[in-house]
Amino acid sequence: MSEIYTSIPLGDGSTHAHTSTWVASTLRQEIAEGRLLPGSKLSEQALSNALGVSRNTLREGFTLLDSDLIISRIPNRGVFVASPDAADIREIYAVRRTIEPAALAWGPKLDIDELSRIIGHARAAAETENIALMADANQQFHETIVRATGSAHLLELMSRVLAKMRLVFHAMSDAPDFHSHYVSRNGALVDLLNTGQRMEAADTLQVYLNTAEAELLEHYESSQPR
Amino acid sequence: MSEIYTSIPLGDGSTHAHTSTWVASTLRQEIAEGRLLPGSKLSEQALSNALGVSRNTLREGFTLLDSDLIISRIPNRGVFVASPDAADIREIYAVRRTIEPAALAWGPKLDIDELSRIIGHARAAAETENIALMADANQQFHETIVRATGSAHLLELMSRVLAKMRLVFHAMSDAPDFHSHYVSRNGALVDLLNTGQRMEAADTLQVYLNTAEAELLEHYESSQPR
DNA sequence: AAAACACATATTGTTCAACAATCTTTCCTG
DNA sequence: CAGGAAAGATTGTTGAACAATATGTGTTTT
Repeated sequence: MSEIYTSIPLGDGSTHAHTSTWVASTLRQEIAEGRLLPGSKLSEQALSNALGVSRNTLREGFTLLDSDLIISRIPNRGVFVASPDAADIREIYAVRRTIEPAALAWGPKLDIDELSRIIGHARAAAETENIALMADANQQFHETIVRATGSAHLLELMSRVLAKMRLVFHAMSDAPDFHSHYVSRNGALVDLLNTGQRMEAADTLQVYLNTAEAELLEHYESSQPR
Repeated sequence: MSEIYTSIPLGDGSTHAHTSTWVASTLRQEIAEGRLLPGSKLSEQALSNALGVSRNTLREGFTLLDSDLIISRIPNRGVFVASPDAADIREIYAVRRTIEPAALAWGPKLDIDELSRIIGHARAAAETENIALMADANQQFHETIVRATGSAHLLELMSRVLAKMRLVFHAMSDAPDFHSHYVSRNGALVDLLNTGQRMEAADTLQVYLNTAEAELLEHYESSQPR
């Protein structure tokens, strides 16, 4: 069990600009790429040893990550990699259902060409059945949508939410291939946008998000019987 | 200059559940109520003394506040109460223009009665020309709108944004009375909602937000000549 | 054998003191 | 008066220590 930590590459001897920031981004990456699975406990002593930083600095890193939604901190119990439940899935989609259609409908900086480009990559990934690439493209697609709002804070919230989405998929490793559905749906959105039907695109995206939420919830409930 | 800190009430001797959390919320309150003005430097030594906590714990509190947008942390320079500039105002309104109209148009938990109630309080405050109460009512009004999305994260982002809005007003203490305008505008919104015209309310709110942003920016530019 | 309790152990929460790294101020020199 | 070096102050980070809380173990009790 403690072997988990040995896989974490230590930082080189050089001094990092902000150690706590470096700690946070390192852990973020470990979690995003599935090397630290949902539910894992992040022991302070073990981690501070593995990363070569003091417990105090590690705790600052934890505090930074806490707002990232990907860890859950339980007082006097410790820090764990978040393992999203049904409520989290609903929360994620409540956020997305608000921000993304609004960005499509009213965002002042909508970049349809960039969206088309991403669709192209997604289609290529779909042909070779490369799920990881499709997931990346999907994430980029939705980040680009949010970028239309012109708000850095909304973009940040969106990447946090999408990071948590990845945890959902890591926790449901037996999930069917949702991503290939997304490719064609995203393509239909771009078609609507290309003909200037932004409001219709917003409505359609809402339908898509509702569908995706229902699909995920169904799979979660069935794979997580109580 | 150091007298600023003496005004901060110390915590009682009792142990706080999470000291860093307590530190953060204490500072948040001090800033929100204008006892710590934009631009003030928050010295680690002075503050840790005044609050009766160690520098380490204070730093954890800083890290918590950092995601609240109301402080700015400059590496090796220190922590300052944020003093919003034109870009911040634009960012605030980019967020609000996205979230709030979406909440009005599509939010599944829109509570029109609660909005009417808040309008009542705002009108009462307007009659007695109590600006603080009007500001409070305005904040509640817009938080209630966002609550319609059903998302705790969006609500949290909104309160952060509104907290930063308060800093804008603190920084422009010579600002004219914007709030009384808001009261009647919010009233018009509720009228639209009461007749079931949610989309029209969303559009109207967007116009209002654009107007308010322009007013604030104009006042900022003129009062902050370079 | 199962449940309940007490004790020992491990982990987290917080403080303190120290030092390195960086910024700020002062003062000296040209 | 400008430029720059030295002194001073502040932040960034560490390690050790201790209190508070949670976990685990073993014994007793029924």
